[in-house]
Amino acid sequence: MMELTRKGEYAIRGIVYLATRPMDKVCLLSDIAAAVDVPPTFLAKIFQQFSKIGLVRSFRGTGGGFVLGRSPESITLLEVVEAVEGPIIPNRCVSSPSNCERSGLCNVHPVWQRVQDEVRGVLQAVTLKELSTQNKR
Amino acid sequence: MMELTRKGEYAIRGIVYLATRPMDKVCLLSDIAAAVDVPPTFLAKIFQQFSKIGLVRSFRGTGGGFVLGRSPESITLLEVVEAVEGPIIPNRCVSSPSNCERSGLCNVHPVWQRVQDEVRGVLQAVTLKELSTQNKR
DNA sequence: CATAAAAGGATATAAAATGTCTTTTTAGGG
DNA sequence: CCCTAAAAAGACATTTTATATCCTTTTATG
Repeated sequence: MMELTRKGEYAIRGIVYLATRPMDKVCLLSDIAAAVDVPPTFLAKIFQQFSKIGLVRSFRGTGGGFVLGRSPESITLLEVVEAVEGPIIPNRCVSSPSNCERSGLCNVHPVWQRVQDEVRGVLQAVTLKELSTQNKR
Repeated sequence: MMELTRKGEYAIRGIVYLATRPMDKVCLLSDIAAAVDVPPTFLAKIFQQFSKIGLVRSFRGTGGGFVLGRSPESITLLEVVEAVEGPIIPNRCVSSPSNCERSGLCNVHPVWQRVQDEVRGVLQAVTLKELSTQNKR
């Protein structure tokens, strides 16, 4: 349970790599894919999703590729994960009240709400800046 | 991402219901299933898992059924969820260091560790006692 | 207009989730 | 000792989700 999919894992790898590159340098998808060891066609889909919401900017044609859409310190891990995995929903009943017929009498409901809040909190506190700079030791 | 499966949802419903019953009263699986609106055959599998680790006790034959294996206040939501969903692993790399080839250089690793800790913390803090007593207003 | 590269759409395969069915084991009661 | 009740165990079926791949289209550059 609670497991990040490959897609999410690849998404993070890809955009973190992009964050390590100078923002004025356009990167080929194929180069990114090779660098982070992800199937290029799969990463393409992921970056298309990023592009739609502005996490990255794309350029077509010769000399095209991708750059980060915003500064690394302004992009949170939460945004990245939710961009490809959808919203973080530990239980259906948390997504909308109507989904939880028993919401009135259900004591479990607030627990999942708390789980959701905690997870989002942790992921929101981390930015691409921190993830892309080697700050261990 | 991060979504509890039906199995987990059913597991909680079933055992919470059992916790509302007097501990000396043996409950039929079919009755529990009907009460919490879960396919009986599916719930059977779930309760078999519970039984193996002692969360519930089972009795076969005439007059058989299930009772809670321990007191409601000693069983946490975490135990229930992990009993049927397996350990809470937000990312493969958290389960064992060897799974994360990049663990040395990977800044994301500690974040998933934190997510895991937070989620486990929330679920561990909740017992069947609290879940089975109507304490809202 | 030829080429490079991303975007979009359709399709394929594998794995996991969600059940169901049948048979076996265990226990109780007459 | 049989008959019945109930859980345990195992095999199977279906649906959904994950994990890609391939082909065509659009867009930009030289």
